[in-house]
Amino acid sequence: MEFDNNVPIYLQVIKEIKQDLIQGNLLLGDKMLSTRDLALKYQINPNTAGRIYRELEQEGICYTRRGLGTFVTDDTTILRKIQEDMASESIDSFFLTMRKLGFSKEELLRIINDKY
Amino acid sequence: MEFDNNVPIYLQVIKEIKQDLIQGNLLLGDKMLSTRDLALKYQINPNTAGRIYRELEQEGICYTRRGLGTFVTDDTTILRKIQEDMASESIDSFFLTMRKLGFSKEELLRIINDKY
Amino acid sequence: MEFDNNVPIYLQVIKEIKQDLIQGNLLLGDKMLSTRDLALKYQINPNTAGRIYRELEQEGICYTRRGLGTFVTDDTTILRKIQEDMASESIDSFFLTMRKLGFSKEELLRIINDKY
Amino acid sequence: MEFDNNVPIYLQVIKEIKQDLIQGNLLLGDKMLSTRDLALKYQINPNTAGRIYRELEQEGICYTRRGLGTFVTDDTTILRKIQEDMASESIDSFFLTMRKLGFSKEELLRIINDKY
DNA sequence: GTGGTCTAGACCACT
DNA sequence: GTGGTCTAGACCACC
Repeated sequence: MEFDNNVPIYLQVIKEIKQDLIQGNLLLGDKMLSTRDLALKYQINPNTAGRIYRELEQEGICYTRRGLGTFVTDDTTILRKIQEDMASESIDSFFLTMRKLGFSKEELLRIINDKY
Repeated sequence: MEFDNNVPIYLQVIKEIKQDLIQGNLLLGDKMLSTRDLALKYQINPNTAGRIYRELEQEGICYTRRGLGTFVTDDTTILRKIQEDMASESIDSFFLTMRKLGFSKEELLRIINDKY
Repeated sequence: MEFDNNVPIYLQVIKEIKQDLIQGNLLLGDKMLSTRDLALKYQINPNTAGRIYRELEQEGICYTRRGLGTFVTDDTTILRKIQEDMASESIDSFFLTMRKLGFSKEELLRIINDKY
Repeated sequence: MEFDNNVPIYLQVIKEIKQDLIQGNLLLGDKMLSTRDLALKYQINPNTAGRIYRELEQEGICYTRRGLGTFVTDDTTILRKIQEDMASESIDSFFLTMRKLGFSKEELLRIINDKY
């Protein structure tokens, strides 16, 4: 994975993991990668991997069992919440930018029809 | 203006200035704010303001006349270039995110119709 | 090192580093001095050292790994490019000056034979 | 005339004027341009033009007569001195750079034969 | 007044 | 320890 040098790596990986959840690559209750393996997968430092799980835990997305590892929460509402948060943030910032760039609704509809 | 703490200030102001260009708040050939005034406007340090102009100059968006100030370039192609760059970046990242979040083309079209 | 007061320090150090590359004091892929050590070596401020690496990075001469340091690029074409750029600039400005000072080709050849 | 943004303008104009002397565009005893006209000729600020004459005066290259203007000195030794100074500086810095870039005497002779 | 450079010192993300 | 950003404040060349 290529990182955007202008955004903290841990935020970029967190986004990636959330998307894995939405896409079903990661299921409720699943055991997650060890911080060590997460570090290997993304070629990042183990400390950074640790931070990622710490942040996800704080958002209620995962929890840690001593000696067992880190697991995705069982909370069935969390998926929907993540998706809504990410989608609305993505949509809002997209709309804001495109509006500032002077794109009309028709142009946007056309672009999506053409490119998506 | 409020800054997103996760993105360097100078990049956020650069984006803002580019949008001012697109929106016509800043015209080709215009004298831009002095670095000191730019610093005042965005409540940033004059050095940071200087860096902003340095980066914009390097992108060919403005040029500097010693002792006179910084001016928007006269290059008429630059506007289009900026707009295309910013739009395609915005569109690409939006599409990527929405696809990963599982949105279909129809859903996107509906969202834009409803909310934009 | 002694700096020419009429030329920005960062440009003089950049020139020095490029020459180190040409002379093989610095090899492709090498880890470069940390900004702090570069600052010590040239008795300059760490910020100035940072700027030097930023400019070199932009010229494609080095790249940065977060938390690891700055490294000379692996691009094998860069050496030749740097050498050609520096040489042609040096030659052009030399020829221009000497011509304006009234030196003929024969005089230049004799000077080089005698002094180089 | 195009200025190198990294060197003070007044130094660049001084060099130009010295070369005019060497080339005979400006003769011993000649009345020089008024600061105002010098400013016009080089598209610089009158204050900068004033500084240029001040520096040249300090080097003994010209002198000022109140109400009459600025004149090239009559000192016949000055021409030779200027030429030698500029030539030796140009040669020294050229040799230094080319040596650092790894050019041999033969390569230099060939380049001069080809290009000068 | 204008931007450019430089120093000093701080905080931060990442290794 | 690594570079990146930011602030604060200074000096300079040029207008």
